[in-house]
Amino acid sequence: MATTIREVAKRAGVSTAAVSYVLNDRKGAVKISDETRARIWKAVKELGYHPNALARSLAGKRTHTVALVMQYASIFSSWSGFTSEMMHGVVRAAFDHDVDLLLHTRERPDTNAEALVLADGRVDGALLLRDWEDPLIDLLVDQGIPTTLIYSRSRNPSVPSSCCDDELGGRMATEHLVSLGHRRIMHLAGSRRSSAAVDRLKGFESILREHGIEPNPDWIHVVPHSGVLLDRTMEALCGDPRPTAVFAWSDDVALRLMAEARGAGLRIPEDLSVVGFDSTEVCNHTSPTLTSVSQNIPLVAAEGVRMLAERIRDNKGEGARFTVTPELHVRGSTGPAPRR
Amino acid sequence: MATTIREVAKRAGVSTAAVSYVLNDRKGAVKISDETRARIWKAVKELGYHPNALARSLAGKRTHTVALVMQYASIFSSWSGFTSEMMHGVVRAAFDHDVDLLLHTRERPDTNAEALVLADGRVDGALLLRDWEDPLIDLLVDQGIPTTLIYSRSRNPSVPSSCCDDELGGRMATEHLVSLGHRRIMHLAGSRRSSAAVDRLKGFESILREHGIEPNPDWIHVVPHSGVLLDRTMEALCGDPRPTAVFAWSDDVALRLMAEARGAGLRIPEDLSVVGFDSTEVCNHTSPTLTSVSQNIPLVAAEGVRMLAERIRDNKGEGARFTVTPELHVRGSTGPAPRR
DNA sequence: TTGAAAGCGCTAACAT
DNA sequence: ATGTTAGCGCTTTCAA
Repeated sequence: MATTIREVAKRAGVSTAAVSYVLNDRKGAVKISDETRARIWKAVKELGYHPNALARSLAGKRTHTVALVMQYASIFSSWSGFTSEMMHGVVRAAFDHDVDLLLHTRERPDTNAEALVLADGRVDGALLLRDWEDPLIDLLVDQGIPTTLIYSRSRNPSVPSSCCDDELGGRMATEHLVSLGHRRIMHLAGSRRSSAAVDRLKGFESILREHGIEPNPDWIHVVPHSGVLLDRTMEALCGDPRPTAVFAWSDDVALRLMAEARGAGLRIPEDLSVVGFDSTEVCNHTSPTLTSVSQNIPLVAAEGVRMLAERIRDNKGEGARFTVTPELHVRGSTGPAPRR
Repeated sequence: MATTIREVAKRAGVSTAAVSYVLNDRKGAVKISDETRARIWKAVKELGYHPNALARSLAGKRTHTVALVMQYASIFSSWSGFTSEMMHGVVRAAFDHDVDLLLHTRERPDTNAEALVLADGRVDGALLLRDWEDPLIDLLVDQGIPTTLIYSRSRNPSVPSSCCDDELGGRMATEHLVSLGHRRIMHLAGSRRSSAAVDRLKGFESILREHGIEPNPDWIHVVPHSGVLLDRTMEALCGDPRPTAVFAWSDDVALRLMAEARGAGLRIPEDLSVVGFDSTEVCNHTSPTLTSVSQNIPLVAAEGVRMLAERIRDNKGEGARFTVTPELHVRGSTGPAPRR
């Protein structure tokens, strides 16, 4: 059994309260003489004492821990590097803000179970990477648990969020393709419940319309978040007329597409141009390299953590927003539209 | 403030103990009549009560949480997918074994600080992805904190570990190259403090010797875990005589090598064959695709979590070992040795 | 400047 | 079968 504050107090010949004061350095509030303070520190060192976090949290009502909650565990199966970069950003920012991370992620969302865990006192707040209308968000807000969304807009205006301007990103990707002469452009979209995916689609459609091109609904496919592409996607790519370019909502999807398209005998970019999203490192290592819209992934994560930490600390910052501006990184997977 | 067990007890007209018994379903130990039990559940539902995890852990001496501790945060910068697959395995296994994960990872190791955090009562045990002789391991063992290593052997025989047979993996990679006629083979190794890296190197050297080839120390480079390769690596690759093949200790390094080699005008595999390690999904998407030794990454993680959970639950399983057998996945980056 | 003592919310031994 | 109560280890008022 670890040493307790009582043993320290006894050894230093003071009360547990005095030890607590010294350890927490309650400036101003109470005064402990230098002499007593030294005696206490001596006892602490000698006993190798360090406080029990559980007891401290229970008594002090603060855990210095935030939960990181993903939509589903298989987000870790996206191998493009997005998840890793996000984790790196979150981990680093958590350290900077002196909070620990409780990872509570399931294969499939289970709103009630998750809300219970997050409301059982173990965390001061939650960092959510979830659908923007996820009921979990409201559940947490109702329970008064500070919550921040990352890589997503927030529907509830009181919930802070940190994300990329995804609509602008969608516009950039599409504008690039149009400027290369493409007119028949396909979009591989993410879940209808992801604000990032929806916004990128919006950007895609609005640029097309601005150029007088009506988006073809048969060429807008919502693709599964892992595994192979839909059969009808491949059919559309090989049909007649067929798209000469594809904007995929993520690098992951873009790379899966490139692999399958190549398998179907399409040359990239001669027959088909491809643009991805996130511009993760892997884009530099594929063949051809992948043109992609970049967002500063670690920054978005870090800002999310910062907002959450501040909200917990100061109990303010409701409805704060952070938005990063995307950039287009042109690489080898995009080229002029083929002449007919 | 959330409802407490006392309010539930009052509402049900029973003691807090009765509520605790019913909630924890202490079979056998104590008997609560069905009628009382029903009354208690009714009160629980009506009040929307759920127990405070902190108080429960403090009183019950069990947190149902384990720490996941990496060597450094930038392991998340390895974009090859190893980290993601590992995280997926860990997260899924943690859910299966009903433990939560506390992520406590810093930019750089800080043994004492980390030991403190892990010993402050918040976790029941620790899952470590660390150097195999890391002092943190002993520190934790000394404090009686159940600890398990993943992706690493363990020096301390009492510490369970889950890993791949890395020496065999190194042998497989090298044997493949030798069988293709390569004699001048380079190895890009990982940290000398990683048992995985050291074992792969061992396998590399032993196969060479078995074929009567003395490993050339000038062609064994320890490469940094991120960023570009060493200048002397590129010099060696372009020297005369130069290696005709490279075995890189990780896919990450292999891919960095391929990029730089191509930049230096070397064709792969005509001029240079390359083998990586882990056979992550990205190996299928590079140009050429990357021959690599595969280990079942999620399985290693899952077994690590299982061992740890069992050790915590039953207080046995000291020194358990799990080893997965690697497999060679031949892809496009390896070919016959060039004739001189 | 310091100490006593009442919680924080729960579990579990002991009484009844 | 159920209630009483003493902790778990710490923080924090209140009194001295």
